[in-house]
Amino acid sequence: MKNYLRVFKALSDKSRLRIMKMLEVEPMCVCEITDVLNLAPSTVSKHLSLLHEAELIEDRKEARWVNYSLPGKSLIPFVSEMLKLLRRSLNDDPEVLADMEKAKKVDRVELCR
Amino acid sequence: MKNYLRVFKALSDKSRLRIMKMLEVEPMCVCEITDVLNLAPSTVSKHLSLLHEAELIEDRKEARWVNYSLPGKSLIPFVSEMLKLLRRSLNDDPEVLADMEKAKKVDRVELCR
DNA sequence: ATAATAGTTCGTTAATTGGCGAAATATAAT
DNA sequence: ATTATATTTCGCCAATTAACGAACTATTAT
Repeated sequence: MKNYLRVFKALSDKSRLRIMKMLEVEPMCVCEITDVLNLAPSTVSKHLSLLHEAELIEDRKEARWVNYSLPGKSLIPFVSEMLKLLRRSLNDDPEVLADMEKAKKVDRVELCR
Repeated sequence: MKNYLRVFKALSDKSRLRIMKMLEVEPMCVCEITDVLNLAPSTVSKHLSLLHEAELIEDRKEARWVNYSLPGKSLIPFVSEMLKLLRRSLNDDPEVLADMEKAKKVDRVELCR
């Protein structure tokens, strides 16, 4: 039960839903997500850790950044189903579309200097 | 986006998840659900209204009770998918199983006297 | 008509949560 | 080695939320 609640809670916040949809475009670091959402880095970091605890995203240190991404294959069936459902959802939401566009263009090297 | 958040928020509470699984057994009135969850009627009523706003349940006045039930067929694809996923989930959770057992046995006429 | 009953609404309180900035950490560049 | 940078952790504040009981509504039974 606890695990299910973790997943639902993780997904019941606007910023976190936006992150999930952004990551469909490509893996992103905290500063890129911060730029798209226009929130403080500490806030974004917290959101990411909640999504991570629910096993909805993976993180991977690369060079000087931490890349967050959707799990290749999720181990937990429920999470895996939820990820599939999410992928099919919100695809015509204007805000999500704008985020996805911005996510495509954002450049971490330029951004983080 | 707002509708999606409503659904996720509705499902990110333990009592409400328990209600959703209980209703798989059979339609139930507020006093029956109150009995199973051991909460105040006003609290249960609030939970039901949140689930209803998310279109995750239906209500129907019958005799002196209001029967709450899972929607026969949901109009909104996302909600419909979520209901299907829920039905496949939590089926070996001890608390959920106990609730379902209790839901089967509860008798509103005896209960509400 | 009156009383009883099922359910809802409202106001209050305690707990949880989202946001921030400051400080800490860890890694990479010089 | 030292500095710079990306991210996380912590403490605080404001907003949201779950819970309750009391008061209200609507319906049913007497």
